[in-house]
Amino acid sequence: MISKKTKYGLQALLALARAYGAGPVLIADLAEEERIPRKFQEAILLQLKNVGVLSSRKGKGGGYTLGKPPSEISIGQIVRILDGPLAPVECVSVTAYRPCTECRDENTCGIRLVMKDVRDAIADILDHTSLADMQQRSEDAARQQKSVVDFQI
Amino acid sequence: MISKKTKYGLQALLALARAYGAGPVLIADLAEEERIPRKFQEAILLQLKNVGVLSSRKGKGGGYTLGKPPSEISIGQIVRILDGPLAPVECVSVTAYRPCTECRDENTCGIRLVMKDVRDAIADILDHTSLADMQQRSEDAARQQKSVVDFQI
DNA sequence: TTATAAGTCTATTTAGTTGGTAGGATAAAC
DNA sequence: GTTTATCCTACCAACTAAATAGACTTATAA
Repeated sequence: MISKKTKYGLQALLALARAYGAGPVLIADLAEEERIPRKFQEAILLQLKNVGVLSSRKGKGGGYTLGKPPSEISIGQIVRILDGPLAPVECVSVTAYRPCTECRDENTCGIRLVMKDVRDAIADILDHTSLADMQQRSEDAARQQKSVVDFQI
Repeated sequence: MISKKTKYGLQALLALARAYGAGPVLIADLAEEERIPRKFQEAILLQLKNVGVLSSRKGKGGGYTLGKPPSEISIGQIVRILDGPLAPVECVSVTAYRPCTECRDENTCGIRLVMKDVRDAIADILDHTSLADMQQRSEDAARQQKSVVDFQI
């Protein structure tokens, strides 16, 4: 399970992606629009800013904007920042590998072999999906839903 | 990340799979062989017994055995018992669905659509891998490793 | 039938994480 | 220099994970 922090973060990023190119967005507006506790939101955005995913401006007319285009921000990257490694066990993590303390031989550990497949499957999806892709899928789903409703009318 | 509990549980099950058909195994032996804290191990085995994955006999000559053949115990089942749902968010869980509190329309939520893919990918692997499969992969890896070493000699 | 070898159960401890809040410091714009 | 915003540090409550302690129950063999 991903944490609320990550979920809130993705929600905020999605909102910022929609506003991309239209100037900075205030924390307060973002929090209200996405129904996220304000101060918690603040901490999340700050963390994303400190690693360069977001940029911000203080003072009047300030706020947050994406640090790069939505198509260049991958979901995998965001989840790793806010939630830690994707791998289900550390001994198969690419970004945070640590040897297994219990098992005798990592190369032949059955648990490890299976969990490596899981890690690869997760990473394959999340690292090849960008904020822009996510937006696109959401819009596609909305269009399809609408067409069904139209048909019913 | 899966919990230590789940990891320990899988280790113990793998050991019990190797001993399948050869009578019960003692908690104490299992704990020592797999380097798992004894009392913690005990609690894990008990939980697996209470859902029918394991069976046990008390008294002299007692111990734990698998409740069914290794080929009929899936890793997905075990992870769900010890670690909870596989899904990264509750709103895409098959076994523990709960609606999303923040998002306005689940059907068009981009986060949900992507996380559903992730859930399906994880479940696809873990529900189609049995203890026996895991054992097999481990043995295959061992054989391959050995042949490389032989070649070098 | 009794000693004892085993699993069963309840409770507790400790440490760490998650989710969230408070309030002042700092910077930019007007 | 005042207003408007982010930035930063610290804090707290609730929960979960990991592990341990110890008394209790039951089954078996001698």
